[in-house]
Amino acid sequence: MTELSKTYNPKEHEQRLYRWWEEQGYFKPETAVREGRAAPDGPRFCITMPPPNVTGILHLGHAMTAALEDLMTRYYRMRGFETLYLPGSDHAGIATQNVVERELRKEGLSRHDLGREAFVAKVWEWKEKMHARITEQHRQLGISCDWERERFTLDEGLSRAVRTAFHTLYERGLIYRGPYMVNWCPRCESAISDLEVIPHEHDSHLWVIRYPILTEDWDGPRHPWGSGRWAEGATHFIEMATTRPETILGDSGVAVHPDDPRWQAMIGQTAMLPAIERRIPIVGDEAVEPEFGTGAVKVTPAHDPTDYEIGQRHNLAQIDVMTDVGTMNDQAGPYAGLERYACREAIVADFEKEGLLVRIEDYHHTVGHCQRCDTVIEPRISTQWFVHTKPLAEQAIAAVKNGDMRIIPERFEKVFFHWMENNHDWCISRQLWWGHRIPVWYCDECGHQWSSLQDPQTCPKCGSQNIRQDEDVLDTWFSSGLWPFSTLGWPDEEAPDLRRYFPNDMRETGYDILFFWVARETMLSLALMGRVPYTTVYLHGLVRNERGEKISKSMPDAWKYDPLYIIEEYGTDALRYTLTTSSSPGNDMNLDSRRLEGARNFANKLWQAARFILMNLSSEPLVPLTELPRERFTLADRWILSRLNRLTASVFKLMENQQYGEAGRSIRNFIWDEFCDWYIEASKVRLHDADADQTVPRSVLVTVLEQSLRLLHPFMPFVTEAIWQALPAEAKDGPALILAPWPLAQAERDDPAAEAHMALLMEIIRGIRNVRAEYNVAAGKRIAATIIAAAHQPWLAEQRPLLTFLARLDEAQLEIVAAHEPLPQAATLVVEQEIVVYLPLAGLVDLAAEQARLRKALQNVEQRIATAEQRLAGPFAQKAPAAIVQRERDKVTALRLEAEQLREQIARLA
RNA sequence: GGGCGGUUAGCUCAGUUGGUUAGAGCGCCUCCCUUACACGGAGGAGGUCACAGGUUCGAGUCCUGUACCGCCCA
Repeated sequence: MTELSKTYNPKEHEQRLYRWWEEQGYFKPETAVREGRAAPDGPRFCITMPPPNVTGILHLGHAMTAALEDLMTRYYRMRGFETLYLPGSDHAGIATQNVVERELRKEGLSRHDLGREAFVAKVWEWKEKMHARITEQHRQLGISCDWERERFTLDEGLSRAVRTAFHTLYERGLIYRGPYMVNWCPRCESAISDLEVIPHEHDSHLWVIRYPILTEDWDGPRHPWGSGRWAEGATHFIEMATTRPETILGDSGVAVHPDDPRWQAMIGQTAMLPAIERRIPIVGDEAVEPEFGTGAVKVTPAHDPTDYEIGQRHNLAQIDVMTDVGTMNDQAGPYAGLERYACREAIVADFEKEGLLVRIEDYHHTVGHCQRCDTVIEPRISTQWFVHTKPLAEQAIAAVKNGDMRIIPERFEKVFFHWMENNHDWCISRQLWWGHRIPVWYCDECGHQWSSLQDPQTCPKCGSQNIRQDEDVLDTWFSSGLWPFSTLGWPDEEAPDLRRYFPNDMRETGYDILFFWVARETMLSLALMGRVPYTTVYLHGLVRNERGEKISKSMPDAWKYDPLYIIEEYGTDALRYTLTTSSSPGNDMNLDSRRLEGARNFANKLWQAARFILMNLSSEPLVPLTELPRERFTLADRWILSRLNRLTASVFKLMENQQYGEAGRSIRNFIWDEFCDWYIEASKVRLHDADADQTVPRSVLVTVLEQSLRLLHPFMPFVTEAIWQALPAEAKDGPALILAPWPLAQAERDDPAAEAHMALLMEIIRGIRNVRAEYNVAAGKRIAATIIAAAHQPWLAEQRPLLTFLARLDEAQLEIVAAHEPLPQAATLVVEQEIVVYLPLAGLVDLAAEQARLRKALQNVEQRIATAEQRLAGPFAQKAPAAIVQRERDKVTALRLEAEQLREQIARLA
């Protein structure tokens, strides 16, 4: 037993305890087994941390994930499960590469200046720096993960997993390579996935242009482009609108709706593409919307997804007119070399000059931007690697439908299904330098292409040494999608961790990455492991500021929402308690500093309660409750133990149903509103009386405190462990709270009689306090009271000391009787049923005010009787369940007694 | 265009099989530094649960529609 400081100072304990836990090996599943806290072949719980990107430091979303995951981890560890919380981080290919490129740009350098090898070395440096900070932050957050099992997506083991996964899917025909429409970022010089394209609204223009039609009179331009006479002689034109004039250069057709009377006749004719002088057909295609623009559209199969489809149907040429960096290539004729927007301006000007620009309209539309660098995405045909997702998506849907994998909250299942059903093939190749190189080789001798687990020296087909590996790397999500099993040792099917902990039990993450990640993990796990990656997906919402705004680094007060700042200011427990109890799954949370303050205050309140209890222990060892005879327990003792038992039962149920918020709040309410406000206060009657029984209240206090600490530990790990360590050894089981057994309720410990009596007693005390306040009785002043308790007299009389203490009554002038004549000149209180309290406040009682007060009370009671009677008179009595009806009848009976008493008292005063 | 969520006390939020007089924190009012705690204690005020219908003995909770705010997908 040690003495606790005057207030709880998180800084004195957090890092000290964290180091100690870690040094003792408490975060490792093996330790619990070795210590006999978990059965060697008993239940297991495994959660793999969604690996944060090494792009930067953690934000509140990560803190939320950490708080919830650690809450679950600690809960299951205490439940006696062999528990593994596996940490790690993600190389985050494009994101990290971008961040490092941005750093380089500050020095006026590009990655090309460094070259691939040197650049990648730079990114590793960055990774090391960020990784260290992220790890430090996770330690500050207090998560009990097994650091010895930490993984990084570019680790040797995980790289082997990536290569194996690729190879397996390649061999099974689920991965293919080919030229298809992709989203191209000219800044990143890479393809990106559909999910990495962020639509932004733009005010732009619709350029209405026209192309001349070849006729018998006009078979092509007779003057050069730019002369102003290019279209001279042409008599027929087709008019159309475009939002991207620079793509004109890649046009290989013009399309109209086949049923559109305006254009129908032109189908089959040939247009002359300006500038390029390419002869392009006019085709009829259902995909054209007659309402858009003029009803005719130019078709650029190599630069637009819809045009790509049209082109396929009509066999139109695919002409890519741009380079990887978004400048115009050789196909762009006179515009070759221009940047794409410079080209747009130039070509519009030339169209005007040639009389081919009809008009320019204002136009508001949505344009895709790169998620990482915000550059406008160029849809483009490019040869890339793809995963054929349809068969995997079908399995994923089935797994959720048949209950193998549950999503919380349930409504996200629908979102999941919708995405899976409409999912396109996944482009997994990236033209980046930071990532897993695609394990495919090409033979320059015989043209053979193959995937291999080991780096080959020669072509397996022709034996040539003239082979080269694919230059591209894989999408990050391809490696993090293997996380639930790659981290456990896969592809080694016999890896002990894989056998023990796969599938994982839980994936906790924000709903915003359901598609990015959960969807891909599910597909890859079903494909490679033949099983779901985890059995439950728990999705939390976004953390916003108190005004509901999304927190971004650019906000002036962004520092206020840095987890480390919050920890510094309020303590880790306050942050974690707030994050885990102020919102429900799937819903966004507006983090309010007032809540953090409240949570910090709660930690201190608990500390103070513990301080009081420890101060009041004697040097004698505590006597276990089971060794104390029942008759030595007072009403208050029995009540708090019963309440604790009910709390324990309810928290267990809530935790098992992932209702963590409700569980955390109910523990707090118990500790503060019942244990501190009532039981601890009540215990003072005996603790302050040297002649009283102090053994029992001491044992009860410590028991209730100790069990409350265990219940609260997953929510507030530090303050609970700090207090627990200060408790006398005989009050606890084991070396540390983190390993202590989770408390379980026992129905026979419920004491409904004690709860009912205590409720009445509390009602009487509150009533007396209320009257005292109304009459402005000085707080310390002891007053007389006569309590007419009718049938309650016997047990209530035993509570004299408690009543005297808590209601500040004068012991010498307190009467607790079964019946009594009404007292004149007394403030009167009708408590419940038939209990009446007289407070003869000499010289203070205002009879008129008393009467008014009682009348108001009577009115309230009568109203309630009327409501209940009306209910009982109607179909309610027949149709509602018997228990509910009975409860209503009992209520009326009690209320009638109360009303009767009130009427008597009013009559007396009249 | 399709889908989803939110709307509960001044503010931030709970309220999971529909069933006592709808809760918490903070704020507000009154009193109190009573040797665990002023990061506190005691008492109190404050809500037609967005709106309109419906189902039901009974609706904050289920159904339909409307409004506003927000998100996702196309």
